[in-house]
Amino acid sequence: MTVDKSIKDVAKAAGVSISTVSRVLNDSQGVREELKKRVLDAVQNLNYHSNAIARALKGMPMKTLGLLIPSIENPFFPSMVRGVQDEAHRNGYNVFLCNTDGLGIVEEAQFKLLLDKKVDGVILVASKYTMRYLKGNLDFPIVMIDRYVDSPNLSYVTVDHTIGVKLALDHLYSLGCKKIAFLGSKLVSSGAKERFQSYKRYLYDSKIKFDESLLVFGEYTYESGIKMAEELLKRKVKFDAILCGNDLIAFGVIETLKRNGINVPKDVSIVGYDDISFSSYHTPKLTTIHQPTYEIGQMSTKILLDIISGVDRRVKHIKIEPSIVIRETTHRIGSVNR
Amino acid sequence: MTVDKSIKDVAKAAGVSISTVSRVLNDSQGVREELKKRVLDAVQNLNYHSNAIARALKGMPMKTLGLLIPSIENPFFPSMVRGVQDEAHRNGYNVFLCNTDGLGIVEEAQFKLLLDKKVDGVILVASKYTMRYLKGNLDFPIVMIDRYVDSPNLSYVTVDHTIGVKLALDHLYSLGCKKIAFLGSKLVSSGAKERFQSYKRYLYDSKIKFDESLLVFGEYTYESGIKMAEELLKRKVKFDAILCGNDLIAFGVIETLKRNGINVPKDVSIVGYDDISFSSYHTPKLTTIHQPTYEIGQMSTKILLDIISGVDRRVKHIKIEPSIVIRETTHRIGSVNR
DNA sequence: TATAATTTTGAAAACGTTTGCAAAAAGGTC
DNA sequence: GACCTTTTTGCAAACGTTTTCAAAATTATA
Repeated sequence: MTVDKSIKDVAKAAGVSISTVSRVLNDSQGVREELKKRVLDAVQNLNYHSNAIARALKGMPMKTLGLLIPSIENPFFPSMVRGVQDEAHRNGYNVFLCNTDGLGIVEEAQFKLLLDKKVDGVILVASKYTMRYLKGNLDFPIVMIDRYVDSPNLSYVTVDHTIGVKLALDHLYSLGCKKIAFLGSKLVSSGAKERFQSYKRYLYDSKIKFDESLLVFGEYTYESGIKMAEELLKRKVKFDAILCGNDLIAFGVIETLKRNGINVPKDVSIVGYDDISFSSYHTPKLTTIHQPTYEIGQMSTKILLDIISGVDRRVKHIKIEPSIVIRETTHRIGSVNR
Repeated sequence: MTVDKSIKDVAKAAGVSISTVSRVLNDSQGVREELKKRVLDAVQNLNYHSNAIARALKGMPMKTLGLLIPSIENPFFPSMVRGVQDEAHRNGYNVFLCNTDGLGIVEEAQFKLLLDKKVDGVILVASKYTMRYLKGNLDFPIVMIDRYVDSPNLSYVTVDHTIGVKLALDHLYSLGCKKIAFLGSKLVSSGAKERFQSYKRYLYDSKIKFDESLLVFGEYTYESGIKMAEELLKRKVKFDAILCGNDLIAFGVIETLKRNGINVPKDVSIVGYDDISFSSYHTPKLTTIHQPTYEIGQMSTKILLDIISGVDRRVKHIKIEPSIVIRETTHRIGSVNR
C-alpha cells in the first residue's frame, strides 16, 4: 500500500511485457482481448495508478493548468477561479493557483515556475509587465482573462466594458442624473481604461459637459472607496450620481455618504461594477453592472484546452456583453420629496 | 527559445560531464571553482531551467502541495487559501487548488489525482468521507484544516469553537439576552457540532432553559439564513437574540427580520461567525466571532512543510483561540426606548 | 621522485513511462 | 502443408535528471 506499484509489477502479474501493459492503458489497439483483460485485472488487484510524472517525461501532457490572478482575496475572482477549475476538472486537469498581487516580478517568477513544472497551459490576468516575459513564449498555450494586453497572437476573454459603462450611464441618465461622478481605479488595467474612455465618450455623445472635478482615482477596495468619496465631498462640487469602478468602492462610497448625512439613493444614485454576491446582501441592495465571472473562467478554460489539444488554435478575442442589475441604490431625480 | 535546453546542452557548452552540471546545480560540493563558474555561465547563456519533472522521477520533491476545500466561492475560504499559498510560495512550492463541494466522491478522486501527480503533501478540509480514503495513506504528509476528523496520526489546525461560542454568548448574556436562538448548519462538520455543543453547555451552565423551538438547522448560506429566520418567525416563539452559524446566515437573518419590521439590534441582537470582510461593510455592521483564517492557512502549511522536510514529524492538534468583534448588530436589552 | 592519500571528475545505471522496430504468432491462400 | 499476410507481442531506446562507483587528477608525505 505504501510503496507505489509500477507498470512493471502489472506486467509481471499479468504475465506480459510492459509494452503490452502500456498499450492497454493507452491506445488499447491491437492487443488480444484475453491479454487486455488479464492486464486490466492485474491493474485492479495491485491498485496500480499510472505515474503522471513518468508519462510527462515522455512528452505526454501533464494535464495541469496554471492560473495567475492578482489575489483570491479580491471577491471578484473566486467565482472566476471556480469557473476555470470546474471546466478543468471536467477534462481531467488540475490547476495551480497563484496570487501575484499585480506585481510584475512575482508574476514572471510564478510563470517560469509553472513552465518548469510542465503545465500544459496558463490562464492569466495580464498586467503591464506581462508582455515582457511572455515575448519568448508566444507559442506556449496562454489565454488572458479579465484584463489583457493587445497582441495578435494571444487569446483573451473579458467583458465589454464600453457596453457596461454605457448600460450604467443610460440607466442613470434615464433617471434624470446629469452630474455623474466617476470614482474608479487608476488607469492601469485594460478594463479601467476602457471604462473611463466609455464614460468620457458617453458624456460627449450626450452633450453633458465633462467635469474634471467629478473624477477621483484610487484602488479597487472598500477603503479606497471611502477615501475617494471623502475627496469628492471635500471638493464641494455638486453631483447627483456616482459610477463606481467596482462594487467594493461602491460600498465604501455609500458608507461615506451615509456618515455625511447624504441618503442613497434619494440624494445620490450609486452604480457599482462587477455584481459580486454581496451586492445583493448589502443594504441598500446595490445597483450594479453584472460581469459573468464564472462563465468567463469557464470559457477561457475551454479555449485554452482547445489550444492545448490542437482542436482549435485560432486566437480569439472575446468580449462578453455585461448586463445591468437594477436594485436599490439608484432613484429618479425629482421624485425625492413627493 | 522555443525548445527546452537540457543539462546535456549545459554540459556540452561548459565542456564538462552532465554529472558535474548536476552537482553544481545541487550539492555544489567537491567541484573546482573554475568548473563551477563555467557551468553557471553556460546555464546563464543558454537560459537553462531545470526540468522539475525529471527531477521528480528520480525521487526529488516536486515542490507541490494539494489543497482541498469545499468551494472557493464560499467567502470563508479565500483568505485561508491565500494564507496557504503565501506560505507555500515563500518556500518555493506551488499549490493545486481543488473544490470538492463537500462531495466524498470528488474529494477522493481529487486526492488520488494529486497523489498520481506526486504532490509532496496535502491540506484538506475534512468531511465524513475523508477517513475512508485516507486510511491507506496515513504515512503521506497531510494536514487537516478548519474541519477535521479525529485521528491520532493526523495533524489539524482549526479554531476553538467552544471558546468562540462562549465569547458570543457571554457578550449576549451581558447585554441581558436570555432567549437566544441558534440558527446554524446541520451538524455534519466538526465545527458545527462543537458550536452546538458549546451552545447547549453554556445554557446549562448559566441555568438558562434549553428550548428546542429556538433551534433551526440549514446550510451555511445567505439563502438558508433567510429560510431559517422565516421558519423561526413562523413558530411565534419569543427570542431576543440570534447566534448564527456563520456571517452569511446572519446577513440573511437580518434581511428577513428587517422585512418583518423587526429592528436589529434594537429588537433583536445578532451575532455572526467567521468575520468575513463583508461583515464590516454590512449595514448594520455585524458583531461576529473572528476566525483568523489567513493565519490558519499559514500555520497549517508550515506544519505540512515541516512534516515533508522531516524537520518535525510530530502530529499536532491545534485549536486557535478566536476573538469577538463587537460592532452594530448587538444591543443592550431594555435600553431600547430610552 | 616515487608513493600514498585526497580531491575532483565522468561513465553508466536508474526512476516509470511510451514507442519504433523486429520477431513471433495467427490467419489465409493455393 | 508450404508460403504469404496480417495481427499481436516484446525488446530496447529514449525522455532529463540524480547518484554510485571507479578512474583521473591533484596534493601531501616520505
